[in-house]
Amino acid sequence: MTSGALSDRTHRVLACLVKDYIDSGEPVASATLSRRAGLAVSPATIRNVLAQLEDMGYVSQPHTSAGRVPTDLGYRYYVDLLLETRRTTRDASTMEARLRSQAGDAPLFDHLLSSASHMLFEVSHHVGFAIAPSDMHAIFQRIEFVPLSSSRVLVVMVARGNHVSQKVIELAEAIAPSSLTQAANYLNAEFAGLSLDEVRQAVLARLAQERTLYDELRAVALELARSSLEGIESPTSVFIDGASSLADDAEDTNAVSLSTLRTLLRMVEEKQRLVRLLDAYLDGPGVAVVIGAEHPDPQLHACSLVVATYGDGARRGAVGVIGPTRMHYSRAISVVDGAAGAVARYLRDQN
Amino acid sequence: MTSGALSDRTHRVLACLVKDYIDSGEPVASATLSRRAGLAVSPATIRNVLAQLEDMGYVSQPHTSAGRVPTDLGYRYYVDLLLETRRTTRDASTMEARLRSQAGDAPLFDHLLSSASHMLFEVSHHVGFAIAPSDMHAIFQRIEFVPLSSSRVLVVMVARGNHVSQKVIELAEAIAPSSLTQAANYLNAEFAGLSLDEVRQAVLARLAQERTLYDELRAVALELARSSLEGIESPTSVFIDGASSLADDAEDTNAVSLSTLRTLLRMVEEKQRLVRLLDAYLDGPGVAVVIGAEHPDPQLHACSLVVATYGDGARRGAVGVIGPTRMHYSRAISVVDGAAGAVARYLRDQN
DNA sequence: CCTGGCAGTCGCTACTGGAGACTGCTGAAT
DNA sequence: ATTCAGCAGTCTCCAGTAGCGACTGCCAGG
Repeated sequence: MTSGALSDRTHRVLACLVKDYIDSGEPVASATLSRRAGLAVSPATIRNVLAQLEDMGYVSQPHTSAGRVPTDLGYRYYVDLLLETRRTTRDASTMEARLRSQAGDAPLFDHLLSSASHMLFEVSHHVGFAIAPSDMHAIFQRIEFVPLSSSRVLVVMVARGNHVSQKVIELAEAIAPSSLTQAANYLNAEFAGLSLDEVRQAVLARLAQERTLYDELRAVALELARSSLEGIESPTSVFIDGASSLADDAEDTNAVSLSTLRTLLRMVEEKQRLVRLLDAYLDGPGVAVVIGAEHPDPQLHACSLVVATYGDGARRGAVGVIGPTRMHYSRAISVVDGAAGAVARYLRDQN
Repeated sequence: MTSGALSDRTHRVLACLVKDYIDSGEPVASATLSRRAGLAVSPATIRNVLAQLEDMGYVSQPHTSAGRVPTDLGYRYYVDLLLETRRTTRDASTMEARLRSQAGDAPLFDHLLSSASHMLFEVSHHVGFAIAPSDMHAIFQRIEFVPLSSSRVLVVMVARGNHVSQKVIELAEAIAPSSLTQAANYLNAEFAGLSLDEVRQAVLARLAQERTLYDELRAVALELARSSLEGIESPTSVFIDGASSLADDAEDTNAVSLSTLRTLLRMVEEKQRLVRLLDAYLDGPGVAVVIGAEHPDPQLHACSLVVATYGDGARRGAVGVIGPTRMHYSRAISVVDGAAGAVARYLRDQN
């Protein structure tokens, strides 16, 4: 009846059990723990401890004559422990080197994130993902209009951090290429340094304010800017890699059932679902772990999520890993932490 | 002992068997065929026919007391039949309307292909893909240089058909923004209308020819163009959607084993593998179907591929569908055909 | 409080038998 | 020469059984 914290022995038994189960995938027996936990006690004593842990909800038995398996609560205890000790030993440097060697020195931001998701997959052997910050808060750097035909213009917008987005807009009336260039020049001079959201607001304000603009050029420019920034908030770029690892998980030890596999594959397709899922967790800095039944969505009860944010203030994105609850958490946490650090540093360096 | 063509009765038995098996997923019994094939003969007679078909390699038995299942050769017979009759009844129009409603009126080319792969998935319930033509043969329309910093430039290249590609290049020495604009103007005037490959060759030729260029501006422009076009041939854009359908296939009737599922998922990740796979089949026009063991790669022996090319001459891409050999071929063929037609028409309209 | 011993429980595997699903074959009918 | 009804044969699938092995829970003694 320990209240709150676990006794030292209980603690060590639980930690060893979780670690062992993550490695082996099989229920851990009292005899095994008595050998490996580093406690000089007999299996029978361990059994008493295990009975307590089971009462407290940290472990459970698949069936009467089997060893113990961690519950989600057990994983939670273990992960909190990891997160505690991890604070001192983060090494973003290896991740950073790895990422740099894969993505090159000055990649487009999208390319960086794509490489990050790939790296997360390769190192963790689980599904890796990287989510860009919402475009709304990107810092406007430059806009460029490329005429495609007399009535169509390709808009290329560059935000800080090599973040490029493009869009085709349809014109109400033809605009000469030279006017497009002038419009771009005007917008670049006027709005550089603001966030896209601020730019949009400013554009709308000016359009409303001076309804009949005396200056033809400015009217064209502002109208172009308005179209270009339309619908900028909706789709957040998401990069996911490593869906094939799910097949491995399903094959090996049925760590993942076919139905959760399907759920996850569907999420890989509808990437915006992942964004919505993450919105709930994107508050604090550092690594967050969501384990099994802690997910609101019951279809994800067999999965764990390790995620970290990067960036600051309103302009923040996330990177992370998704896998079965029986996941190699320590590795996942360190790689996610490292990747978030590397992306954050990239953004700082670009400014 | 029919040599070559099958007798009418044999033919109908085989066609009915394949159709039935595709629908039900279970071995088809002689009694079932006697009821459904529209032939007024008893099961015993059907059994004789089936024995012949088995000798000829069109069908096989999973075990002695089971019904018959089509072999790859059986599917081939059925598909050739479909392709034969299909020539008259293609309707690209529905596909086209569907695609247009999803991708919008004037999408970027990449966006169009992405929508196409999604549509192929939705309609066929198998993995859909769309492959862009190699960039090398794209028709150069416009180039634009956007300064990112003093030593870095974002290159935006527009080819015909709303095909946009972008890249960051590193400069040996700083170039003033005004020079960049001038360089772009020069290149646009000089090379518009050539294929990217031709542009590259022309640029290289001029650089070699006039080693010490008297005209500073042209030297800068050509050097920029050279860097921009470097490595243009390697990665072909590939869009894939519908990996989650594989999970369904694996779940339902084990139409797909976990190992082929993994192979396919891996192909979804390393999209270039798909490009290499298709290179072999991208010769003729029209729809091609590759069934099971017809694949050179033994890991794909459980899968079928339905693919059609679009575009003409050197500038051609492909769209298609991948699924288990037990695939609803008639639907797959018509949707792939329709999608290819829709993309081709889009390209024509843009020119 | 710890521990060795022991009975009890349960999963896993192999085996068995019976029901069900089809086929292949044979001999009679057309 | 075909076609067909009937029948024996084959194989899968399922349920039931038994033995083995792996652990646990409990108890009684240190």
